[in-house]
Amino acid sequence: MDKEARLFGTTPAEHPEELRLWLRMLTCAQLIETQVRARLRDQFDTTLPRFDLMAQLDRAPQGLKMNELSRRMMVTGGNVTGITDQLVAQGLVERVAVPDDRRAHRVVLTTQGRALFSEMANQHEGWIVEAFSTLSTREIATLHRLLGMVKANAHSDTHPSIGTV
Amino acid sequence: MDKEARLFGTTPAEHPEELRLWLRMLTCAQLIETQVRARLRDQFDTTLPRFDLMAQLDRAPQGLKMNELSRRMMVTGGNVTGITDQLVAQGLVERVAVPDDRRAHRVVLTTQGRALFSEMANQHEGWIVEAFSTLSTREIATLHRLLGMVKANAHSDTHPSIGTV
DNA sequence: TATTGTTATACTCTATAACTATA
DNA sequence: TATAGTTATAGAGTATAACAATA
Repeated sequence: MDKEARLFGTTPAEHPEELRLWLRMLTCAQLIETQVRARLRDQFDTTLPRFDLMAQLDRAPQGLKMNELSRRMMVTGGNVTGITDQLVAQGLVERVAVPDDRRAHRVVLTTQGRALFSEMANQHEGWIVEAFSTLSTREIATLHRLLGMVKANAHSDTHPSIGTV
Repeated sequence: MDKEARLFGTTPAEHPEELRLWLRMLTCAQLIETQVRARLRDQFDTTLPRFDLMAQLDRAPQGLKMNELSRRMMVTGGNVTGITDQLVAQGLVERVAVPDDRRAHRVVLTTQGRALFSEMANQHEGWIVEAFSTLSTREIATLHRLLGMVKANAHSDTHPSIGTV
């Protein structure tokens, strides 16, 4: 029996369905994320933030500035510096001076980094496909659509200016 | 544009739907969890693990032993000691000696802790209901069912002995 | 010997804020 | 003044391992 089952095991009736849904979603996300983190660590000796940063760079062949990475990864600048430092030490990314602004740097994948990311992304995709392998194509589409509504609602809470009129 | 949109913004076609679904689920869970953490901190000066521990105790009026809490919260024993210490310092829970085993203690909510948890759980329920307020009753049930299939599959990965025959 | 619980330690991840260099 | 980036620090959250008391 897991956390969700236990929390609701004795008196489910008094909880609204929304609460049961939330606990289940949280359990799903945690189970998959924990698996992904463990596999990134065991198979590639890396972490989710490092993988995430490399994924951003893989989408931007010309590289990204630190503040762009910060915005896209939704973490503050100091953390991006730290994650970038680790990847630089591993030879997977490098900082390139920006000609027009001597304060700024673009971070780009090295050849080695691009090759490794390609391999990691490939594996990662397999893990995720496996995680949803019990769902049909149609069920995946339904889940995606319903979660889209949840996401839009949560975003409107986080950013009240949107959708408030 | 958020992380999900950006990661897929330029070349969506090369990603399987499973990957898009996973990013969306992760975004949803993070948005809601971040909101819950912030509100627990701002309105009740507490954290998610402390709330979680109290929730476990609220379901077990006779209290729970440390190792039971550890198992149910899915964290290791040392952490339960720390979380419990914080709640004891706040007067919300207390350690009660177990008659038959002088090594063990049960942790129980104090009267004050039970009252406060009741208030917090009430608020928390409202936040979650709000988070899913754009979904119909039927859509909530569908989401719950589909995530149940994902959860069962992830559990079978985590615990291969189950469901392998 | 095994178990209950505590203590100590370390690591990841994150935020805030002070700071440097440049714009 | 404002911005790009770094550094320093703090705190949440977690795991591991050594340990004391008891079974």
